[in-house]
Amino acid sequence: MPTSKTPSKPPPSASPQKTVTLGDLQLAIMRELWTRGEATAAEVHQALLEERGLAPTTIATMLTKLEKKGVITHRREGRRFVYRATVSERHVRRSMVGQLTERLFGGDRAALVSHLLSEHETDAEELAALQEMIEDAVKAREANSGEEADHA
Amino acid sequence: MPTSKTPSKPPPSASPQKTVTLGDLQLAIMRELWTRGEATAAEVHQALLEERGLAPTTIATMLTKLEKKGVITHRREGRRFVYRATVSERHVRRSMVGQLTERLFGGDRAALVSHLLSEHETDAEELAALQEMIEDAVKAREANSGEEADHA
DNA sequence: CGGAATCAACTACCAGAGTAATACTAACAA
DNA sequence: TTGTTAGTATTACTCTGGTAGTTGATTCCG
Repeated sequence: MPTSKTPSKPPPSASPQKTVTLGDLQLAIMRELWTRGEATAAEVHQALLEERGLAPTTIATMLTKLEKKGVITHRREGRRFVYRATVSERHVRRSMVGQLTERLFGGDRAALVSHLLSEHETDAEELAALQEMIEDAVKAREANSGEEADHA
Repeated sequence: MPTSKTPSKPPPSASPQKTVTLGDLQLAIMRELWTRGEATAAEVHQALLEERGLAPTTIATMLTKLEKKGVITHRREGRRFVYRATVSERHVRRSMVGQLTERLFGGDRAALVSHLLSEHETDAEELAALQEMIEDAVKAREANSGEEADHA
């Protein structure tokens, strides 16, 4: 039986936002789907051919695995499958950055930033950009706390 | 070239600073070695027993694997082995943060910080801390470029 | 209609992390 | 000196990422 109902399988993982971690190739594929919206196996393969030079079947296999994992779905179109991500790049980033921050810095995000600043030389431009970012974050926070009256 | 001994094994990997990535348990074990300086398998096991509840042999196996990987060594003391890290926490952090930054943000560290700020609510204290960090980094940079400009 | 091209499905491997039981050996104690 | 036992070595198994060949179905073209 194809996939009419699948009465025994635990839903491919439709849970709202489970934490997800992906490998290198998996991320490359996902990026392709995120930027294109949709893509066939052949398209993804084509896109990654340049820098990776992988067999088409490798991409196809990974797409299957990603689907089993619940992070993408497909829709049939003629003879080929058109894949689409079911989780956002934001979500994946959150998951993975969160995980790393946890493992490496005990969850202390500021420590991560500190690491970034001390372990890699950062040029003036980048520093300025960072300052601005934080400035913005501070302003956003202030604007927000006015309404929400703080929930600490 | 010191090819005098080395009976059969390719040097455990004494290369200066190769990029290294470790799993969750591996990091937990390394943390123990980093903070204690040295530790036996039993000690590490004891330390991680609380939150992980793993068999002692599991720890022993991981220690062996870590050694084969070149990130720790041991010294015999009576019947037991005393392990010690051969790579610094800094180095591992650099490697792993770098890898993630690459995979997830195309190497753009500022983008990572931006993500941190926008995707997790950051309280005022943390923001202040970040501002200070960056301020310091800017100052450090200025001081540095000042010297370099002298003889440039 | 029938052969060729195109896909997806299935199967197969390797490596490394994680987990642990079992086997072996050497140090220590009586 | 020898038995106990602490502790390492060996072996094994599961999962997942990565990589790809083979097979099978299907569409498309001549």
